[in-house]
Amino acid sequence: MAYEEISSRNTGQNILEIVRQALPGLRKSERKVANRVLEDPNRILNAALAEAAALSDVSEPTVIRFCVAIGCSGYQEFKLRLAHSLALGTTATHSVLSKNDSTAELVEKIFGYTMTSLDWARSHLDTQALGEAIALLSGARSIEFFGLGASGIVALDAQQKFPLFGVPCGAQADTHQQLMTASMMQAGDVAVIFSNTGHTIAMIEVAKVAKDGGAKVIAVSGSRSPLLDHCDVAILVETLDNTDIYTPTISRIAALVVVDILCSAVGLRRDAEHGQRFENMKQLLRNQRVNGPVKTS
Amino acid sequence: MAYEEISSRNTGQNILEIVRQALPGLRKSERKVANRVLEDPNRILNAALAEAAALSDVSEPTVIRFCVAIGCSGYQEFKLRLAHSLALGTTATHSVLSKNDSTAELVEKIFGYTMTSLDWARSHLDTQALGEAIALLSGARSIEFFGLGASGIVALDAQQKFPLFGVPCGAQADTHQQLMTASMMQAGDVAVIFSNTGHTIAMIEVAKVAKDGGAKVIAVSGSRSPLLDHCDVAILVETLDNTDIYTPTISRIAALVVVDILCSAVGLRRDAEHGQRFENMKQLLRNQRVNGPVKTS
DNA sequence: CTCCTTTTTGTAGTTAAAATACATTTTTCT
DNA sequence: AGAAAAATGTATTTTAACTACAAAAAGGAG
Repeated sequence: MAYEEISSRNTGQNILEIVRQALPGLRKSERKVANRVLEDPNRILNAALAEAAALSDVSEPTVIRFCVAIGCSGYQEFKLRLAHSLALGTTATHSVLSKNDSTAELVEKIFGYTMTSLDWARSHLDTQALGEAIALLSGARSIEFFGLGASGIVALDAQQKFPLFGVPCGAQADTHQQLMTASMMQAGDVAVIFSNTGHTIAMIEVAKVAKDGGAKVIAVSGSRSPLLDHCDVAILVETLDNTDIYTPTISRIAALVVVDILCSAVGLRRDAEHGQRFENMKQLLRNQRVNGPVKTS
Repeated sequence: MAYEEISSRNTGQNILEIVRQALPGLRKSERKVANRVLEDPNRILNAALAEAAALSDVSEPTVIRFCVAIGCSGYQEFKLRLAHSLALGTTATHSVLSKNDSTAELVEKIFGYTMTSLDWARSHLDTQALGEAIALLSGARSIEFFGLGASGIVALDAQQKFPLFGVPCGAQADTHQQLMTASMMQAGDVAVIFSNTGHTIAMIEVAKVAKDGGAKVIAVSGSRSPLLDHCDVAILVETLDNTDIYTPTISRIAALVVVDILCSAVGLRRDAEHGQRFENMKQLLRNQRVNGPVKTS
């Protein structure tokens, strides 16, 4: 049996998206099935072959032909892939926001799109580069985070987390201060530069200056770009491309997850050493609150 | 260690988690199946009943009894639920971070945990409250965002996005300025307060002051809390609870997605009016970059 | 400790679902 | 309009999932 081939299934993209794209190339009856699937995927997910055929008003073999046409080995595999895609939420197809969308639809679309993109980012992340970054950060005497605009938010987030694990670090907001800080960096320091485009001139300057001073430079970028030429380690965080207005959020969120990974990894290495210090800090925060369940802000 | 607590919360969600919990109550042979599933869920996902039985070294009916024991109607339903869970990433079981984890394992665990939590947040979001918030924000003359610590990052993010759609807004970082800003608010203004705990005293004060001045107050909080008593609309963003070190990230990310939804919804309403202005802004940003593909930062 | 009861597990058979081979209908092009 | 090609449905085969029952193992009382 071809179980080996089937297992590569996971690397595929969203099946509903595939169905939508294949739609024009399908035969008339197959298209009936496709439309049914796009219309109410959950219904199909819980239906057996016979029921799916009845719902689409075609014969059973047609449904199977449809499955084969979109690249599945059969109805069973199709259902498995459908289950995978539905877990991640509605597709990019459905994620085109419309003025007529209800609130519930917006929630579904944006969450779905976010999760699908995260799934994509996960499968495209360069583990090795990440490992190198972790090694650099773990050994750093101090860390500086740089970013502008949306990426500035990510930098701030990183700057807020890393001190918890005993790494002194900072993040500057404006470009002048960033350049000043970068020029003060030296061997043993690590600069982490966030730039989704990787084309922002100010960030490239920062990378050059920091590197000249002897510091190591890590770039977290959305695509292969000029910035990477001036960095020691490049972490590419690819997200689903989308030229739409609402896009930037997802690259930001993916970057935050990457920061989380970096931070956790570095934290794990330093855990034993700084665990107690962290507990003390947590206690201080608690005193800032009225009585109630204790959680982290 | 890290994500241990998830298990109790996650009941009914992730099938692998359910399997892990049911483990002690299972019969000896059923436990063999359970272990096989936990060990290599992807293998089982691509296996037929007969193969699953062979892999676990038990008979086919035993596998079915196992499925029934953990609450599925049969093997088919089990596989569907497994596909769903695997799509969201590795389970909470596997998400307990360990010092021995490879980088790839960390990536898998943290992405998986993030996605599972987003799935949870999505299904627990109060659509109606969200709708009310959108209505308030759409009609606002100006908006102020408030938050401290991790929630401060969320506030900044919101403050960065909303102007794109023509809503004047601000976000203050320190508590004194926050109170000052809040005290200047009046009817027609909207205050959005981010506080994961909802117990932070400074934020409750801000809510009171803003409301007294006649402004509408929207709270985005992780749980039912004192803060909500002083707000007009409460958006609860529930995430998988976890008192551990790494928790704040997920509540932050879930909150960012909610901000995205609010912003998109408000944007859609104002789109026709401000579409051109947005394009102009985008062009300005482009000039800040060296030549290369055009994207948003 | 041995025989009986209860629980657990496997064997064999049944049912149902999915895939295939083939026939019929529809379309298209000369 | 008629033949070739394509598309779709019918009938059959194959395969997988589920069920009934019997054997084996575990537990308990005499």
